[in-house]
Amino acid sequence: MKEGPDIAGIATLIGDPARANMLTALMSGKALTATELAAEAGVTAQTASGHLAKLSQGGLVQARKQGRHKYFALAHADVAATLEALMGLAAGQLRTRTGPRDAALREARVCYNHLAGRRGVQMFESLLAQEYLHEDGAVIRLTAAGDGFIREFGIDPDVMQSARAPLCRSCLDWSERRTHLAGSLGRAMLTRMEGLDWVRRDKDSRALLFDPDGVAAFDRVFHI
Amino acid sequence: MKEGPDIAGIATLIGDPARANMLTALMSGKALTATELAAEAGVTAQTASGHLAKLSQGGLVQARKQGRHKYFALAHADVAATLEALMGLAAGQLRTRTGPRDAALREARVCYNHLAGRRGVQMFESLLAQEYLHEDGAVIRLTAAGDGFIREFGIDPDVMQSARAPLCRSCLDWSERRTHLAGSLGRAMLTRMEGLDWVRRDKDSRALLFDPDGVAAFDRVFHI
DNA sequence: TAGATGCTTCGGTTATGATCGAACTATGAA
DNA sequence: TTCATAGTTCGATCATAACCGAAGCATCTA
Repeated sequence: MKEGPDIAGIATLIGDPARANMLTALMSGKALTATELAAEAGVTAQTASGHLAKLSQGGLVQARKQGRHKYFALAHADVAATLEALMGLAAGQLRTRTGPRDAALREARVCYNHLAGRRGVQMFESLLAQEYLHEDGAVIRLTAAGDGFIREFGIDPDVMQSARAPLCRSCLDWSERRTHLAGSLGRAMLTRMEGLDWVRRDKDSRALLFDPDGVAAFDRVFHI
Repeated sequence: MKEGPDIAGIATLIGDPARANMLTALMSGKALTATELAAEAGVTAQTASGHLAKLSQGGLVQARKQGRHKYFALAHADVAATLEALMGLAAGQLRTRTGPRDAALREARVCYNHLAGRRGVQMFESLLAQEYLHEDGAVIRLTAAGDGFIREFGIDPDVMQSARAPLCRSCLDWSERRTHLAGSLGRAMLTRMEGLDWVRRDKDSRALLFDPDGVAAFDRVFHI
């Protein structure tokens, strides 16, 4: 009867609204302090402290002390991917009270520091179509042409290779139900696009706001 | 603050131990009756009824009445994939009281009617290496050579094409942290291997038990 | 028809855990 | 040093929901 891992444990961990809000906030990829997360969840600092201890204990988030602040981030990219999967199930349900902000999130949003939503899927599929990326089993790798491409785009691939996180990873998009690019390359791509002023982050949500010129440039580079 | 879909809702749904046990039982892909699920969860029929109503309401399972029985199955392959992702997170935690049965599950198990575990990953990667399958973006398709292969293996591809479920799908394996084959082809492959007596299902768990001859044949066909 | 089985609804009990006020420690600023 | 801010621990309150007994409805068998 008791087969496999304790699935109910983590699901319970994610299932509390306050904790779910915290995790969702951390999906931006940014590390946040305990008080910031308390505000995000709409609870007092005491309550948040308890929640964060549980999330930490459960291996979903990782804490880092810095002076009198304590920063929290998602423990691993797998956590972000699982949260996206849960969002996919939730979005499948008619519980879609589609707000105006929701549309923006579907268009482009940040998912653990990389580009997600319609634009994220577009980029990923364009990179594959142009054979800058190649899927080899579950492994995605950069082709020789792709290496040249990202250099020209303004990213140094050698810097990233040294990082511990895998270069390329795929991540299932909850709104598109398709795959987008994650991993350190996904992160670098988004960072570079921010540097180019193609896109900027919304202050209050995970939405990414494209500049009109940015959209044009994006469509040119990542044509389908 | 309230961004995206209601993630806490489904997580709470999965988070109850009784419901989690039910869902895990349904990961076998078989439809089970309410009383069977009650036994699986270790609760009375009344309690199970309430749980199943909630799971149904939440879109995680689908009910089908047949005479005085009511059969339940996972609503969609996405649900199975999400559950596997959660298992991956749970397995990552040290909560690994690795029992003897656990080892069998890691070796080979059934995941929503298709082959998962070490053997599942082996099969998937072998099919890709032999170029019977091709990954094109997020889409996996059968190559011409693959079409010939599965015919020879004893599966009629035309029968499956008509099915509503996608032919090939990938599914992240919680124990291997890699991808294995799902979709109607994955299902057909497992069914065929059962027909060939290579493998049979354990009565009490999701484990798949390979016949010694079956292993040899499997390794021959799905070499790496 | 009567009896058995599968499933559901209702009501009451109980346990779990989320919440906050109050008091505490630790770090940084003045 | 003194004060303010960040975070934690403790204790008490309170709401939610899981659970089962009892009773009901529906379906199949004899």
